[in-house]
This record gives sequence, structure tokens and C-alpha cells, in this order.
Amino acid sequence: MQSNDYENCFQIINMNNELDIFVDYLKQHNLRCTPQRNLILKIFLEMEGHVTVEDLHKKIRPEDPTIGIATLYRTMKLLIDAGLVEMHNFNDKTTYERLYMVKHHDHLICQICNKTVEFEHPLIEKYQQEVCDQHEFDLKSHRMELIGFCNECKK
Amino acid sequence: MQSNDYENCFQIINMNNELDIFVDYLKQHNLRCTPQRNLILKIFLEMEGHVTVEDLHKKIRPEDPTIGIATLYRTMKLLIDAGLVEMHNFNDKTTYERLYMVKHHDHLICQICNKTVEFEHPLIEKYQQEVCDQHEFDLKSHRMELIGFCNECKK
DNA sequence: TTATATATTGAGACCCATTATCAATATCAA
DNA sequence: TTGATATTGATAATGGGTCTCAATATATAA
Ligand SMILES: [Mn+2]
Ligand SMILES: [Mn+2]
Ligand SMILES: [Zn+2]
Ligand SMILES: [Zn+2]
Repeated sequence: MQSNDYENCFQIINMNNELDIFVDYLKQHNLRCTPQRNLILKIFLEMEGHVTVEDLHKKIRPEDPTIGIATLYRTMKLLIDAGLVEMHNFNDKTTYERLYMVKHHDHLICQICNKTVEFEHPLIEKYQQEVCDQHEFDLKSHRMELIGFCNECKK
Repeated sequence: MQSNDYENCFQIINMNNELDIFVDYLKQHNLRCTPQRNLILKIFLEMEGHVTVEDLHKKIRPEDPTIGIATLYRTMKLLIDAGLVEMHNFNDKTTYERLYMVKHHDHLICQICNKTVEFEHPLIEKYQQEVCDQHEFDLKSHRMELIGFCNECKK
């Protein structure tokens, strides 16, 4: 075990929640830890599911009415880069979803009522990797959305 | 075989190319067959792969410099509704791709150079249907994009 | 602590793909 | 040919997202 292994070890032990990871990410990239960034992450983590910037802005205003919309966009981008958040674009609407420590899943999307159902299918994931291997692609992420009518709307 | 089966049969026989389908779609929806719409479809079909509105506009100008950009957007939407075209949104760029009489495929997308590789995997398609069946979803379409580094860019 | 370099912020201007408006024109069925 | 109505292109408007910039906050070294 070499010195940077010790460091990695130390990091892993302490990286048991999103705030730690975010702070660590900021440090590693020579970015600064600010109350705005912390607050945005805190509020975001209190929200469930697929969150729009507008949702987030509304929820944050009571705690800090001065926070600017640009800072929201900037911070969400950082959270994505830090691997904590993923961005969706269902039905032409941008939403953000917690990613870290949450089981990966894909989405069924109803094109009538916009309801989404989350699922995961290990074999699909496996074959996705196979396809990438065949094409010598280094798979980093994927997007899979199954679009149709939900059980309510298909009636 | 009942009378509407005859009709269906008749339609299928005559729907052997995109123009016929488009004309039929227009008729069925009380929309009008115009030179602009026909030209847009014709030029689009002459183009390969993933086409942007800008590409299409450039290619059309020589044949009809008066055609408006709004008509392009409007017509592409009709072609999608007619089932002839599908819209993509890779790397935040909107493109259109021929759909009818072309084998279905999904995409590998390089996030460095934007190269796309087309593939299809019958088992993935099968499991997608299974997932939908389990959730009583009526699957109409899907989007699957595998994102990463292509063989060139991963070096 | 203080000083310094530099990263961050919020306001508002800006961008740009797409859509809405509207008066003139084209289509099509009668 | 006519008349109802769908379509068109020019252009204005929309809206999510980004950029700019001067004021401020943070981190680090002394
Ligand atoms: Mn989800
Ligand atoms: Mn393709
Ligand atoms: Zn539904
Ligand atoms: Zn590449």
C-alpha cells in the first residue's frame, strides 16, 4: 500500500455522504466552498424524484431569497460533474435526479400524463456493455427511455 | 375479410414509399398537399443520416429560396406524426432521421468527437418489451443512447 | 491576523432554437 | 368557379439557459 493508497482509503472512509463528496470535488478542482453551493445541495437532497430548476428555486427562496438563478444552473452543473446528479430531458423538460448512493434505473415515460416508472434490468445493462465492447467504445453512461401509454392512459 | 380489411389492404399496397404515406397522412387529417411539403420530404429523403434543420434549409434553398424556416419546422413535425421521421437530441443538438423502411437502431455516441455508431440488439429490444408488459405499459417507442468515448477518442 | 490572489456571486443583458402571429395566398371539394 | 379554410413566409415573441461584469467572498501564505 503506497501513500496515495492511504489517501484514497482516507477519502473513501469519509465520503459517505454527498456533502463530503461535493466538498472534496470542490477542493480537488480548486473551487471554493460557498454557502450558496452548500445550501443548493442541501435543499436538492431534501427533494424527491425529478426536480426542475424552477422547483429548486421555489424551495430555496424561503431560506435564501437572494440566490440567483445563474448560481443554480452553475451549481447543478458542478453536482453533475461531481457524479452526484444526473440530468434528464423527458418530454422536452429538463430535470435533475439524485445519482449517488441511489440504485441506477431507467425510465418508462407516459406520453399522455408524463408519469414515469423507474426500472432496472440487469441483462439490458449487460448487453449494453457488450455492444460497447464490440465497437471498442468506452461506455461512460447511457440513457434509455421507454415511451408509451401507462396503464391508466391506455384505456 | 371485412370491408375495412379491404381498405387496409388497399392502403398497404399503395403505401410503398414515403411520399404516398405522407400524402395519405395529409388526406386523412384534412391537411393539404403543397409543393413546399413535397419538396421538403423529397430533399430530406435525399440526405443521409442525422439531419439538422439548418442542413435541410441549406440543401433546399437552391431549389426554392423562398421557403421559410417555420415551414421547415412545421413539416418535420408532420413527418414525425406520419411516422416517417424520428427526432434525436444528441449532445443538445436536434437532428432528424428517416424512420420508415429503415431498420430500427439505437446509437453509441462519443462525447468527445460526437461520432455516432448505429447498432441494434434484438435481446435488448425483447427485454424492453418485457419490462413494459410487467408494468402494463403500452410501448410506443424508445430512446437508447450509449454515451462514452469512441475507439479514437479513448486513446 | 492581514494581505493577496483569485474564485464566486447576482443582476441583467444576451443568445438562439423554436413557436406564435397574421395578412396574403393556395388548395380542394362542391 | 367559388368559397371555406388550410398554408405560407416574414417577423415578432418566447423562454431556457449562458455570459458579462463589478462587487464580494474564500483560501492560503506570511
Ligand atoms: Mn428516476
Ligand atoms: Mn441513426
Ligand atoms: Zn399516463
Ligand atoms: Zn470520439
